[in-house]
Amino acid sequence: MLLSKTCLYGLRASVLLASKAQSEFTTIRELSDELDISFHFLTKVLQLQTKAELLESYKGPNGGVKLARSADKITFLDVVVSIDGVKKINECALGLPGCGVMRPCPLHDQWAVLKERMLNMMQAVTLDQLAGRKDFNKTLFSGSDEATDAKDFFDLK
Amino acid sequence: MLLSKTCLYGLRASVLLASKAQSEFTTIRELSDELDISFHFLTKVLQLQTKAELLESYKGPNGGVKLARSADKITFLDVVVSIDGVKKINECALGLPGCGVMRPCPLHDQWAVLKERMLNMMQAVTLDQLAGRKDFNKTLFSGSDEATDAKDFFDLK
DNA sequence: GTATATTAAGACAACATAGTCTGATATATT
DNA sequence: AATATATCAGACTATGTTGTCTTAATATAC
Repeated sequence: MLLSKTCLYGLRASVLLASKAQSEFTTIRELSDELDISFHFLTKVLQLQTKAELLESYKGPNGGVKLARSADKITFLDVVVSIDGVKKINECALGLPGCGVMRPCPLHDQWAVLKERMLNMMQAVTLDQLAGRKDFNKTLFSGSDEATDAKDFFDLK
Repeated sequence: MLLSKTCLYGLRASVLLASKAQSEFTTIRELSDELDISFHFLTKVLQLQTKAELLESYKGPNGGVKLARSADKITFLDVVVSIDGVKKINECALGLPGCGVMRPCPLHDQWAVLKERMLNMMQAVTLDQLAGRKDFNKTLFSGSDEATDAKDFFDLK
């Protein structure tokens, strides 16, 4: 898996927050209920984002969390990095410690191109774009378990 | 990380095997010594590849493992699938169970394009190509720990 | 100020992945 | 046949990730 589960939780919560008014705090309990994620675990995830200054938090009644800046200024990549860190994305495809520009592994060049594309995508996509997609909520909260079909990907030609 | 550690071990062992004569068996001990991987663990990894018929094994003196077919007929993807399975590669970027063609998540389309590129790359690269790269051994066996530089990837423009 | 609502912090448990070890099985050599 | 050399199989341990729970800290409302 490219992203950790923890990271996905953070992403989903962020997108959900982006669909709400930025002026008000939303309780983590509300988020965890809507997303069906353990409250306590989500709390820890969101703390990471708060430390990274993507979220703002407030204790006490009417408290909760909200986006620290407007949703069009927070990218997919921002969230990923705040939770999984930079290293995970930036690893050698073969996991070789010595791999780098000076001493590239056999996949280095092709991998670098892919990584850049991936990062470009992650950097180009903002939370408000994700939240704006009408079909998102349907998917997000669907109980269905329609499996992705391996054939879609392996029948490449 | 995109690939499991287990998978990387299998890849590295496979590439190493591809650089040896296909007519002879190589002991797992020899491979584990050269790659600096635990012998017993590598044994289990290679068993997966043997079951997937990528490798052939032989017990007893002069036994060991070897590629089941010529190195230009085994792809990177073959090895990955034999160890990590199909599912890992084929997951939704947001980890949503309902995501699929019928009910795509907001990243589905962009993600699908990337995945296809990644799979194309993995399918296009064969073990003999990887083994043929002169600089591979240098990297593979280097004790150096030259870190990949995050700036290379995050200074996108 | 006391009660209530909320996040923060950290200990702990459950599960998955990675790694170790021991014995069984197959083959070759003598 | 006996012995040495291999992989195969499965139990066991260690580590890391994910998930749960309890307590502390902080803010509001009355």
